[in-house]
Amino acid sequence: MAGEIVISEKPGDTLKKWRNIFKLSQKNLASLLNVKPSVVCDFEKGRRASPGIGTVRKFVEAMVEYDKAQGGKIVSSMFAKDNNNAVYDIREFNTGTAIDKLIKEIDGEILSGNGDILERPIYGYTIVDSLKAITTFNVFGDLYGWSNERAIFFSGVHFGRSPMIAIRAHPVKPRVVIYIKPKAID
Amino acid sequence: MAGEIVISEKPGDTLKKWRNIFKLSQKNLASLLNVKPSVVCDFEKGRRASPGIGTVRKFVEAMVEYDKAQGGKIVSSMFAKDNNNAVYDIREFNTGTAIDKLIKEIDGEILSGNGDILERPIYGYTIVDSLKAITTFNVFGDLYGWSNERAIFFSGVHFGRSPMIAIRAHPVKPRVVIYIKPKAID
DNA sequence: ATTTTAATTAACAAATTGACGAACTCAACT
DNA sequence: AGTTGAGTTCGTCAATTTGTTAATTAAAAT
Repeated sequence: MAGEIVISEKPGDTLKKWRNIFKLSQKNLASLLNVKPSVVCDFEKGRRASPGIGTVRKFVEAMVEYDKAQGGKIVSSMFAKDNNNAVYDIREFNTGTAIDKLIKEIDGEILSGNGDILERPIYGYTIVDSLKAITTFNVFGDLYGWSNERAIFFSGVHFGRSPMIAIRAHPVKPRVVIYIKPKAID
Repeated sequence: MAGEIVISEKPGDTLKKWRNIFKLSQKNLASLLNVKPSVVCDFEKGRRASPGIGTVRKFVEAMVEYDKAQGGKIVSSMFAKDNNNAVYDIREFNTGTAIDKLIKEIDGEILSGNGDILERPIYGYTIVDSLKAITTFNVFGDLYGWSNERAIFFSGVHFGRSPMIAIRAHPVKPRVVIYIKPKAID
């Protein structure tokens, strides 16, 4: 979302697109941001060629917060097209936790990766029902949270290869992949 | 990358992190951006707390361009690439061809999709060795050509589900997926 | 012990943003 | 015909960014 706005050729259009996705009027969004509606319009219409990232952040956060207050319908629909969500849990940390520390904490076993890699800090995790994630349409739509420096837990791994295929195919990689009680891994 | 910088609590730190990933000095990056090194430092140190998205875009693009000029090592490592390519052939059309027409032309059988969807024009195709694509690290890195309005052919489909998992997981979708003589599809 | 090289800090001019308010369009409802 | 609601345009202005030069620190290399 934030990245899309930054990279977009017409950030204003992208901003507007998201406002519409969240079903907010300019007036409405403006009040969430504590600014006048004309400000929102100016940004959407591209009067400012290069808004600051602070502004973008405010916009994004306001919309997400608003949605959360409404029960998080929009955001969670981004996590799964199906109502029955493949994402069990998704959470951010405010401080980094080393990977090896995390694995120890959950009584995990390291399947691959060595040295420094295991000391890298991660900043969040996502728990996924593999089968649902793969058979359902959305899969990774927005499986990632704010930070990509995170762990993805796969539960219900019956055919061990598929989750990794999904991850390989996806351009954005998590820092760690954790299988919950798999039968076998290849 | 862009999104991460925007959302990050300390955009400067994130900027620096990426500069390091691309193995660039401040001086070096500054010259790519046609600015003095102190500018780069100011951003990294947070003296400019909220850079414009234009600036962020410039930074990101400069780093990616630089990497490309060096052979694209960093970026492709993000796509988890391998040298041995699974792509047999990749081609662009200069005029659109309707999907159903294409399928007729190659004596294909429609497995899913109906109505208008089959009349949509596509502008290119990609032929992939499924097994290689999935077992190799490259997967989708540069599987897509210029246009996404294209067909992807999968040859060597032994376990029919995997290519679709890869496609589902990938944010950019082709218009058509074609299996070459599959044993079974689920 | 000196010299490079990389990074940081400060002071400053010009350009741009971020916000306001008022005037304006354009449908959609009474 | 008049009113409301949503969105647009624009003049204005303080605050910030963007970029420059120059001085300074820190570490690496000769």
